[in-house]
Amino acid sequence: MNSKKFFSSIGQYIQLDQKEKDYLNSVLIARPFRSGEIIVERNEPSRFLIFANAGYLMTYYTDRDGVEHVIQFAAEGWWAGDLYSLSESATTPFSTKGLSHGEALLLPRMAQDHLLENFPKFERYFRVMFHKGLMRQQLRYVEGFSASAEERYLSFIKSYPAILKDVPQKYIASYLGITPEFLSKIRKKLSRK
Amino acid sequence: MNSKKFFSSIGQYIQLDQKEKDYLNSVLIARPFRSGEIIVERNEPSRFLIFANAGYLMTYYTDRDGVEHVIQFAAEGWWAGDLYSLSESATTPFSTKGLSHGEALLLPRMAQDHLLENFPKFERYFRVMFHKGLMRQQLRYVEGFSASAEERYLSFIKSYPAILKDVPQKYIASYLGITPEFLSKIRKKLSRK
DNA sequence: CGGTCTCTTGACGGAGTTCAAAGCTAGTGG
DNA sequence: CCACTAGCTTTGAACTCCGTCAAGAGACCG
Repeated sequence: MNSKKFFSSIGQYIQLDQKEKDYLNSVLIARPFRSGEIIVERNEPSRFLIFANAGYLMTYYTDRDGVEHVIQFAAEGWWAGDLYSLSESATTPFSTKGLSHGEALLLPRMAQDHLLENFPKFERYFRVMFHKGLMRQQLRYVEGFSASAEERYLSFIKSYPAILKDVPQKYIASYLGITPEFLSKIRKKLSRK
Repeated sequence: MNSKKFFSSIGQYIQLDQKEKDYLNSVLIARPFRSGEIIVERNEPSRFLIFANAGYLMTYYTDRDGVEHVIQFAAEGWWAGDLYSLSESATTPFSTKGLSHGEALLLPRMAQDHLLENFPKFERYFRVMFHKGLMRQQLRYVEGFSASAEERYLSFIKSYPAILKDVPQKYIASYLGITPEFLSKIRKKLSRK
């Protein structure tokens, strides 16, 4: 297992020493996946934080009508959006699946607890990550009501050009909160310009 | 200044000793407010975390068209939703204002830094708060696209009955992502049942 | 009481959905 | 390496939820 990307991602926020890296290497689980493969299914025990070590992942919510709503994409070097393994909740309401061939690194719940108890810098790491994530999510929420679908799509293109190329449009539509049909119409309109 | 509610709110997640309480008492700033009074304005330096010690607060975003979108209400014993003072960002995009007579407690940015440096349990405290907040915000986001305005209103009534009674409807509409007019029509329809 | 802000009501318009069908692409097996 | 198929994307027509605008009714505060 190559955890280089994992360490460098965490290293952006805290300095890891060798002991911590050794510990992480001893608990991380490599989980290869293929496109469409479900890694964690909703209502299952929430046992892992999921890191995209190679390829693309998405975390999504399935509503009463069976429609999938994308919470977050995860490209190489990002955490997936399902955070329930760090809560008291026994199960997660979200599913996480592969959008390409790739490899996830799974950080088991027990290892999360161990990290937070024994390496206090991980409290800081997750505090900063969740803080950033929450601020981002607040703005995304407001954008969902104050900007039109077309504006949100343009904003998405700017922010995530890589994902745009590698992810089916229907999931981008889902991320933006619109139907695939309407995204197609937006794209047609934009291409005429 | 009576910081009893403040300590008991934090005490739900971490145990405070006297030294920490003394420090907090020495840095917290009492800030009385009246209904409609702005406590922090958008684009101002983000200098405080804001705790509602008495009364109601709301944190909101003002879009290009001047429309206010409520990010979060804060009743007695809650933090307001503006978290920018904990980031590198110099200013905040959100405003926070009073919805009643009341008193806010302001925790200055320097004190936040001091707490995190010298009392590591505050790393844990904020980690847990942001984690919960982020999970809540993720679900709220999905609900915004998968549920109708009427369903969201019913869900709001269940979750926040106290706020419902004390806050003008136009702000509840804003929180739900709809216009005051449409909320009024929803309420009329529901009352006929 | 008078004025201002909030809530209600109704007519109309538009952004986005739904449904159905056809074209396109990519992964799979022979 | 080609052919098949399943899923993805596009297109169009009808529809719906919610917004906009405007006007009136109520509520609160000095």
